[in-house]
Amino acid sequence: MENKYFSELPGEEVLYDLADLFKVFGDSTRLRIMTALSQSELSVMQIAEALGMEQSTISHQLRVLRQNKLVRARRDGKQMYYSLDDDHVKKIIEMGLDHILE
Amino acid sequence: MENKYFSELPGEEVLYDLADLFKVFGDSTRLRIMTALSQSELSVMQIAEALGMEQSTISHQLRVLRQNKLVRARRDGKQMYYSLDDDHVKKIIEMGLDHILE
DNA sequence: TCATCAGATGAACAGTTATTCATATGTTCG
DNA sequence: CGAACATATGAATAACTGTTCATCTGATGA
Repeated sequence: MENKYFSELPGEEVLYDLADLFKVFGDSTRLRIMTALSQSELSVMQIAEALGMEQSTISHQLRVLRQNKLVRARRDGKQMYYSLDDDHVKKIIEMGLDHILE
Repeated sequence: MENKYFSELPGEEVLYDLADLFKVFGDSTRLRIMTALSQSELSVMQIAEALGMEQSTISHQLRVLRQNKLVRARRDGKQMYYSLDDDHVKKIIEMGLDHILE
């Protein structure tokens, strides 16, 4: 097994952190935000309109994504522009798709 | 972008299924079960002892994992032996670790 | 400075979920 | 068959989480 981590099992505390990370991916609103951002940087209002949801909802979820370093924010005047923070995001989503699409 | 899925964004229904999948990974008990099973096939009781948790708890969570095709069960006499169902499991966990371990 | 717009935040509520306890199912063996 | 053991399952409970509403902060430009 050419395995990166499992030769030595991840410790228990790491698994708690990992669960927290996957919790973030385990919500469709957040997934929709992330896939929208995989296309281009967007402001909060643009995301809200794209998803047909309230600005407040999006803002709350963006905070969760930011805290988990999955998105990054940049201010431009009155708007905040969000984008994906790193490539792991796309890769994690792709792995998940691999599983459910058999 | 040499991207497998994002050239065409995943549809909304797919994202709901995907969120459900990640919800399964978003619980430390289930993650601990999966990492334990990444080492070897184990019976319900063996898992319960390894994690220091009740048989019932493990059994409930194994059902969730089974329903999501993440583990597979095999009966041998009185015991049920569980193992990981496919390689995606390890890969998804590895991707997550990549993110949190920077 | 003041009105306006974009975004953030806190409290409240409803819905979901993990665990426990008690019990049921199913298998083995005497 | 009946006892003993392994696992599954249902109901109950406690904790958590996503959304909404109302409000606040902060930036712009007239």
